[in-house]
Amino acid sequence: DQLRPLQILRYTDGVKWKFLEHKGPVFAPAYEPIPSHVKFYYDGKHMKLSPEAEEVATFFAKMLDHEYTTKDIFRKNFFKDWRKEMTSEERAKITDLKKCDFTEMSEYFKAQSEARKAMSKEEKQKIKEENERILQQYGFCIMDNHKERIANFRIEPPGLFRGRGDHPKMGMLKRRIRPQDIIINCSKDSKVPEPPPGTKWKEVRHDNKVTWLVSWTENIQGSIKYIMLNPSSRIKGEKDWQKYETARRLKKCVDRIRAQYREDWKSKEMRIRQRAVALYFIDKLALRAGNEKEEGETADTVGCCSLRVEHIKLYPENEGQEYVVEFDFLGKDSIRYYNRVPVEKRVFKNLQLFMENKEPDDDLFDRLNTSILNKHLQELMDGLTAKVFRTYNASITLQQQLKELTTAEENIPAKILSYNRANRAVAILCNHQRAPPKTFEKSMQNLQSKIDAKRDQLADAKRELKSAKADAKVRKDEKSKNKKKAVQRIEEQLMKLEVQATDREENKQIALGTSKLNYLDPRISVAWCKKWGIPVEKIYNKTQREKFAWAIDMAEEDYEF
DNA sequence: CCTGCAACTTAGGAGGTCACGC
DNA sequence: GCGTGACCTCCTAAGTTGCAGG
Repeated sequence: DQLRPLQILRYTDGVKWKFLEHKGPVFAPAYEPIPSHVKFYYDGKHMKLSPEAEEVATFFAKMLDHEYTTKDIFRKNFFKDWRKEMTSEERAKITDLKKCDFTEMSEYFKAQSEARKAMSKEEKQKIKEENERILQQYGFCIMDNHKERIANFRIEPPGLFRGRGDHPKMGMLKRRIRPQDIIINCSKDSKVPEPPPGTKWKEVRHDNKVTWLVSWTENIQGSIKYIMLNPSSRIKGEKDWQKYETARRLKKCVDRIRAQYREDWKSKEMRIRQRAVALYFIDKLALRAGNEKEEGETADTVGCCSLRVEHIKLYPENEGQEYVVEFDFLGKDSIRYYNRVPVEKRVFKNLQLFMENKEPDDDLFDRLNTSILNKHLQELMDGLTAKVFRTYNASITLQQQLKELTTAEENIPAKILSYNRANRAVAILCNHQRAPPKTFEKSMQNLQSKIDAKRDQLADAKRELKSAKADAKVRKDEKSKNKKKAVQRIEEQLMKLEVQATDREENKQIALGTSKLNYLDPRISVAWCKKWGIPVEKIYNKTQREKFAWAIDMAEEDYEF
């Protein structure tokens, strides 16, 4: 039974569906020109812009409060693209971004957003109903006898591109997507979606070897964007299940693979040593594969195979430990990875060797790339790739941590703290970080004062209990019984608050969601809930329960990853 | 082998929503 | 009822992987 996901892929020859029908995408609303009293000034003088130039100007105006509109690259890219949208007269006149005054536009949009917030209940309700109507009309499709939810049926609206980190293309104009940019994918025997009146699709195709419904090419990187199904859909769920089954197969042979790469550290071939050390990092530190990236097209980030000499430092001895490697680099989304880890002597010596006679910006693994590595992994196990190690190590860590941290005596809040701590161990392993919430310090203080107040309350209650007991002398009366109950109740409340404070403090810069959604076999969590009588709702919200419906159905309390 | 493309998964942030305590 | 903050949803960028074609 557990082999089913594999069989689906193997025996159906890449066919993803037999029938697919949908209504096509929802386009971004057309540009609404701003009222004429909202003015744009160039060099102090009012200037009426053409609608095309005005629209792009509003994109900038909406971002005026963001720090990145002060960045040179952002301004340069924006200005270049904006000028392309201007009439030749505008282009002749507007030659310096510094002389552009967008403040009235910016104020106008702020006022609009305030007005939206201040809308009456009825108006808000109306908008909600309209959204619901659109969702019902466009948010679902029929795939093989099932009505399935579509993930992103709205086309991305135009605006200014803001990549993550130090992105060379920040500020560029992301253009509006029109029906003639859209490729529709559906089955031949379905009702083909209608393009908006007076327009045509770029293409309608019937490719049942892919899962997407709609695609278009985006103008910043020239990559293709897709509309696909929601994670709750059959097609995504089966794929997810299969991912965890592959990770479980790795569990069965990971010892052999580890023994192999340790052996390969001694190889006389440089490429094999490099491959073996890289694999060790991927396994031990859950690093990503690290594809090469085109310079100047994206932010300068790396993964394992693309590490450069400048990203690691070697310490023969550090704080009482031998053979310490310090990693410091920007990974996916320009999130910093910083870690100091003791490694085996052989790894350390190999790293010294790889770094010999190299410049800081040279590749650490110059004989290796992700394609070589994945080909090797494929030979070690069917379906094995670099990212399977992340899934495997994340899931096995959760399982181990849950076993270690959960104790039978704990109450439910304490058990959930244990769960969160196990989840946190995984998030730390995978380096899933978040910016500390803007209100973190304040909300922490508020919680602390609640705790203080609760402590005072407890002290009072204890005092009252004592005097009640003294009053009652010999026989235990009703009053002291009640006081005792009050003390217990307050103690419980205090404990709950303290647990909450600990949990929040430990979670300051850690994001749990990513691992929960993408790396942790949900059956581990479901089994844990069953074993300890925790309602699964305490662990997964509604969306998550929909995504993991397959696991909730499947896993019993004795499930082992 | 290398390059580029296509398809799909993984990612953090913004902003909306809703529950909870006062 | 009201304000606050935690949680959730949406958004879309940024990865990984496999494959085709030279």
